Amino acid sequence: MRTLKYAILGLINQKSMSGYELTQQFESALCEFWTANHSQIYPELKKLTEEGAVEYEIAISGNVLEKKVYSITEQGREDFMGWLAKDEPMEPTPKEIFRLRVFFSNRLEAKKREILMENQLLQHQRRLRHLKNNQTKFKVIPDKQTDEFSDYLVLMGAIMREEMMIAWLEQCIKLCES
Amino acid sequence: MRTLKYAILGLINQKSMSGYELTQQFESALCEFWTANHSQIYPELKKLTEEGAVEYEIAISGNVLEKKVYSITEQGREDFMGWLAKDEPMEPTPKEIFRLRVFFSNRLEAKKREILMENQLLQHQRRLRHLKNNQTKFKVIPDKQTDEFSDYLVLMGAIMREEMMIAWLEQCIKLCES
DNA sequence: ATTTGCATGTAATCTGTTACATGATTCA
DNA sequence: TGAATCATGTAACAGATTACATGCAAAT
Repeated sequence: MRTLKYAILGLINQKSMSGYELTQQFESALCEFWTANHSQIYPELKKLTEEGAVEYEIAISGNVLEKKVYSITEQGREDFMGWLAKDEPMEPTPKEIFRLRVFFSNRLEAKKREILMENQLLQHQRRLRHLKNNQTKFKVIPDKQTDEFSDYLVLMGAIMREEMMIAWLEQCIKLCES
Repeated sequence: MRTLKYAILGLINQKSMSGYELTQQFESALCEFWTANHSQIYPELKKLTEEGAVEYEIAISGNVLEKKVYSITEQGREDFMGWLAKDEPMEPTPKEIFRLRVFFSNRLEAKKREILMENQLLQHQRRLRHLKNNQTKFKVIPDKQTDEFSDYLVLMGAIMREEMMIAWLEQCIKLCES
């Protein structure tokens, strides 16, 4: 499905950048819904260059250190926009190991089962605090056409997801205790 | 991480079954949080047999058709229980193509953006109805120690996830329209 | 000087999907 | 007798992770 390709094209479409910067974007902006290591990104950039979807210029940091600054080509932009507009059927539910554990958790003694859930609850509470803190950076809701507005939408989505996980876990714990 | 291994062991631990039956279980019981095709299951069963985690007996359906009915070994059960009790750090957020699309959606014209979200909303509403219908099969909440209780917990989780997605999408659409 | 961060790549392995391949059984 | 389902496998490919590998730049 080449999702990595389109994630990269989308980022480079926002702003020309190097493989290193892309890696950082995956760790920050996209981390709530996509991941990729540099070991996946560099080969993909090579491939995209060969396909003519991106091109690069060499920039020098300091005296000799070279970096490749990639920008999207007209062809690449068309390809990306085609992907973006095409409305796909819903993806299969994403895999979640923790839900698998819960599915088998009746085989654990009650106390261990509770620990499993309480531990997960704590982690999601911490994450929610972190996300809500990020949200305070938005003083107002940005203009709809901007990258910041989309950013705001996905952050809102991440917050709602964490709130849902917390509500579910609390309900699970309550039912296991009663 | 061998998650497929433990998903299979967990199912066989509930009840001895064939590769074909396992495939069906993945499509029904586990479909809300894990997927696997038969082309992944059969080789894994072979590997688990070699590792001594499962063993099988040949059963005959009809006159000649052979099926391998797998059961878990003592070693396999210990391995599985170890995996189940070990509390792991939270997994990285699962990948979701749709959220990636939303992240880039400000590049679409307003109408197409709305179509993207409305279409997804419809699909999640349909899925929610389906899950709620499944929930009606539980007349009462099953006993905590049973497989049915865990089943109930993950179904509840799936419902809450769909409700969250619907609430998020409605909010996104509202913000895009205003 | 040493550590942290910038910067780019490859190799080996693991995990997962799609397609290929075969044949028996059951029900309409 | 034909279609749907039962039943088991392999092969090729795609996608992703972990480890290996190197070297410059900036800050302490």
